Amino acid sequence: MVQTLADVLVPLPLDTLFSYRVPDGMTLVPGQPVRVPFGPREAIGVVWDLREGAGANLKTLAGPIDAPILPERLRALLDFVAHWTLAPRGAVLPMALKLADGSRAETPRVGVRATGALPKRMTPARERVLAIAADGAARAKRELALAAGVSAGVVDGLVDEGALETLALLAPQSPAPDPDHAPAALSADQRVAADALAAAVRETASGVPVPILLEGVTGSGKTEAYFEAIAQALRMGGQSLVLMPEIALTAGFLDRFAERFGVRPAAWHSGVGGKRRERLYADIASGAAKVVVGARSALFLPYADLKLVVVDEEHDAGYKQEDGVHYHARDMAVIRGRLEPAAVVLASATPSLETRVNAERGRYAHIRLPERFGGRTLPDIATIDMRASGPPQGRWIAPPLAAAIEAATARGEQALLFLNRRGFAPLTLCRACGHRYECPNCTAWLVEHRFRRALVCHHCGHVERTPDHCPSCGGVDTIVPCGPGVERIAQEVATLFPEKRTITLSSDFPGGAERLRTELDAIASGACDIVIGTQLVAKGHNFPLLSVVGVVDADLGLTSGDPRAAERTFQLLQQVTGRAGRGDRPGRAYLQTFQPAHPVIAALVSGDAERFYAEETAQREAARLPPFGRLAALVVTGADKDATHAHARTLVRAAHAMGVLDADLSVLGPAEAPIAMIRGRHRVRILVRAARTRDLQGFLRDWLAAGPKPTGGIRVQVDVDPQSFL
DNA sequence: AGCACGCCGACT
DNA sequence: GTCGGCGTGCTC
Repeated sequence: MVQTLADVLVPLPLDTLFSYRVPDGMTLVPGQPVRVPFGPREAIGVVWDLREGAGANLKTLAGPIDAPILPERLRALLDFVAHWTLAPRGAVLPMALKLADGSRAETPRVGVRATGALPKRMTPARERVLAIAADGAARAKRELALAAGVSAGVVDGLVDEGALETLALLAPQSPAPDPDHAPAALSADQRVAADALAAAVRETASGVPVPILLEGVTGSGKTEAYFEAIAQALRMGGQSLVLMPEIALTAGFLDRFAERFGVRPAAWHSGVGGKRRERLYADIASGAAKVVVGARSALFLPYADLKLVVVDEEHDAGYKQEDGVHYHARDMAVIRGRLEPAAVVLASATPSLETRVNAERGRYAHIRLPERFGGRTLPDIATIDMRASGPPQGRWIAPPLAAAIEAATARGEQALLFLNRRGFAPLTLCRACGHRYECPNCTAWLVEHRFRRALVCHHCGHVERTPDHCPSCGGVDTIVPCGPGVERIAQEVATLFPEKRTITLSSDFPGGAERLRTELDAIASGACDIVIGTQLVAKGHNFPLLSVVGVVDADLGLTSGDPRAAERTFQLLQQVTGRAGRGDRPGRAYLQTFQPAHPVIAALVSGDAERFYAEETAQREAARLPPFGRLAALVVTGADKDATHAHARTLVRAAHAMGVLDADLSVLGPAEAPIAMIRGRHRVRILVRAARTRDLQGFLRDWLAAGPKPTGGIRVQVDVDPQSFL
């Protein structure tokens, strides 16, 4: 017998669709979330395909779930992401299914509204209630009673007599952003950019607009420019999505948005939970939520009519998802734009090399906003050669830098000391026997956190109390810290400038994001003289009084095995040094370095970013690294440390022998590959240049099927950077 | 991912 | 003699 069959994708790490018989009389459409019998239990899934066929030995689908249908365009995106990241489709599906906990049925709030009828007997209390309800709007029962100064019983009585009617109260719908609320006065350059972005949004009506790189330094008005693209999308009745790398740092953005559009946009991130998440999900699917600001996960929601995706700070590494399904939200945003179609705007002051190259090759349009209004005074950047003018042994702030800090603070200005390293000292050892404090889980050193009186592994999070005697030789008080962390710099600052007000900011900052924000506000208003911080202070907040920036160790990060190390360091230091001097006040930045001739350092000093990028691009091309070659990360996880490392080594050797890895292969091989402890499992991450991704996928499948599995639970994941394929 | 089935150690 | 460890395998 021929009947309707549904091929259903279940949100489990499986690649196969499961076929079910559709009961007679049940109409389903592709994208419909459904319940299906699955082994001994019931699972939820999404109809991927419907077809006619004989379903004699198939189970019968239980029925649809009352949840938004995943649009065809979104299903296409999910298929693409799965294919791209070599992840099973079922592993990608949950990213689009944020059904909160579907088990907990939503209890609709009961609202009441005037019917126009009058009660048989009028009382003063009833009059007050009806006076308020006279506008015909629906209100929550409690709210109405409260407003009228009566008990809920009066309202109930009016309902019984037909003067009020009950209805399921919809959530108080916040008004839609108004594109004409308060249009900003744009400079001529901003106007040109805004018009081009709006034109791209308009173009979605007839085709696929080219993605746009919007480049402009902080304060050049990128945000105002892309606000006009959002306004255009609003005028067309469509939705916009603004992706941000760290949603925690976006409160300022939400306010600016509200100034321009009258209301705050909807924010989607992991912190939004429960009912609010459910409602927002539904509003996104219905098209009621017009503008969504979100972290990378917001990209996979079932937008009804998405016209614009803005990826703010597109160079930010936070767009890379390194957990579960490995994807880069910036690249997937470009794909989503192509599928919707929607305009895609990649905004940054320091675009990534990949995006630069894509713009140069004409795959992206490139709009530059010239430097800030009123002439931005770029900070004057100088190096301090630590070999010649370094501080005495055991100190980290060179005399010229100390002098600059002294002078700035004496003028009532602020100084920032930047060191991208948490804790007191990166390496701790025993003076008597040389014992190194190492993490019991990883091959990483323990970092002393003097403030917390603890040794912390920055790799896996292992924490232990700082011991008072050496566990190896038993020596008492023999601990020697080696090298600086921000806490140690803070100590040195306290001795150098005892009368100055200082603060140390890192992700260890006690009190969480809330307190950090208030602290940053206080700093901006001058509550402190010297700020010591990690990369946390590199972005986000403006410090108008800051005139001197000192980079304690500009060489840090240049030597890591990451092929993007130079680019990352350049961008980070450009951001940090750029914080010196606001408006017309010139700032000064000092780079403490042992290698002043290093291309990254030289480029920062000369300010010739273009040349740096050109050289970096040429080098990457020669080395066939992204965006010119394919980089993959093999992630091997297992229960046992040594076995996992050994496994990673054989894996890379085998892949090399099979020719699925490129020539001299392993960029960061298993010998140096860091091992980390993640959720109770050891994890080795190896960067490799992949030959053909397809082959790598096939190889891994075969290898896992046939290869030895010495310890249980070893898994291999592949993370392909897709920029080079676009 | 769950949740079965399936063989080897310490307990009422 | 059982309860229970997690290794392996399946889910239309």
